[in-house]
Amino acid sequence: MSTTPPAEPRLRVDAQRNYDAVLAAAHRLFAEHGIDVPMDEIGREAGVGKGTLYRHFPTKDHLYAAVSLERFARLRDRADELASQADPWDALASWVRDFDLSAHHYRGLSGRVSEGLGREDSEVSRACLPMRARADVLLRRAQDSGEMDPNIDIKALLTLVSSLPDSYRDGDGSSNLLDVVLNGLHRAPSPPPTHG
Amino acid sequence: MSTTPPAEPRLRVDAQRNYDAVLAAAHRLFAEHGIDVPMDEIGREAGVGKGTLYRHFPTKDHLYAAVSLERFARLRDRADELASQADPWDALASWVRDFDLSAHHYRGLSGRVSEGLGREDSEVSRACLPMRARADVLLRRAQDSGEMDPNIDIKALLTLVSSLPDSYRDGDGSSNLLDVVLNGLHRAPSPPPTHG
DNA sequence: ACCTGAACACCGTTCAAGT
DNA sequence: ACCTGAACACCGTTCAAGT
Repeated sequence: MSTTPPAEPRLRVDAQRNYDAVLAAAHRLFAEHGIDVPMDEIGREAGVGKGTLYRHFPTKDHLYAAVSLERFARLRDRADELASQADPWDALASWVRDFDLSAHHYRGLSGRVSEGLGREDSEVSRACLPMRARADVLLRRAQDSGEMDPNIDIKALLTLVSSLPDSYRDGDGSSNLLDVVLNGLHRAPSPPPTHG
Repeated sequence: MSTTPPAEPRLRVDAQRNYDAVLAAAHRLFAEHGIDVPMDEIGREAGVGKGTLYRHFPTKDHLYAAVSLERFARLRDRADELASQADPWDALASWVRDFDLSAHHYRGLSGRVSEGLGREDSEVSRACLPMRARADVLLRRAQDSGEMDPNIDIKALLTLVSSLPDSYRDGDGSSNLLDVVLNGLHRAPSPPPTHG
């Protein structure tokens, strides 16, 4: 369950140290100032030059994807856990709440996630993939149970939730507007067939 | 029902002509390329220098608000019309659909509207105000009827709807995701009181 | 193989100089 | 009173030169 970078060819020790320093700096600055902090500052905070910064993260989107990887991995595992929960709708709803919290972890991030999901070739889309596949299982199970709107697919669901505004969150970070969305997806369970 | 600029002190003829040219150019370029076209290009298309451009629209947000004014005025009138419709929920839902269509009129615009609503002192907020007051009437009527979630106010409603992603729209421009939101706000009408 | 920092491109905004 | 365009600030990204 290590959450360090991709498996890729191993990096030289100094390169690995720089990679880690940049990622840590990004986490720190994103947490404090939101994701709009300039790349410049991230490089400075990490103590590396621009060349190094862009060697490891060729674009700011790469950095967004990188700081999301751990969270997405946790959500992937969480989906697997919830897959064995009795009530399919409750399982999905729980997961969606977790995803919403996670997507808004840094101010401004969820908008990028939403936008990234729109481009299948984006870094964020790639980073989402394993999580998305597991969440899809939860989604289909909820739809098969009849308790969930059948007209929405996993990509639309993730896009919708991550497009919710950063405002309208309680102290604990949960969104009031998310309740509207979840309620809108919920369906009254149909009674079991009784014709035989 | 004229929809030309604010009432403000009258402009010199050449100034008025430039104002109109900039606004028309903005409409044209926003329609074709979305709202991210550079101010530069808008000025060039309008045939005015940067000084003129920024004299009339001190900030790009001013331009966003200005190109939205007519649409907001129409939505204000539409709310007044719908206020006399029999079913309070249907009236509100109709208006919200119109608002959604309007907010997404130019690619990228609705995100700015959503963001602008978050700052009460923004140009967009100011431009919205009359429309927002009339829509509030529809909202409260729907809530009083019991057919609508009582936990959402007009600002939250507008923010939520305008935060919906630009994607997931049919040919006619209507959003599939909006249906989820509307459904989430809807409540089964409570039966009329029958105790006396 | 990896690093640094100067340089470039782009875009919103300002301002000195004109009429 | 209003206009123009050069100049500035900011930020993402590239690249020549170093080790």
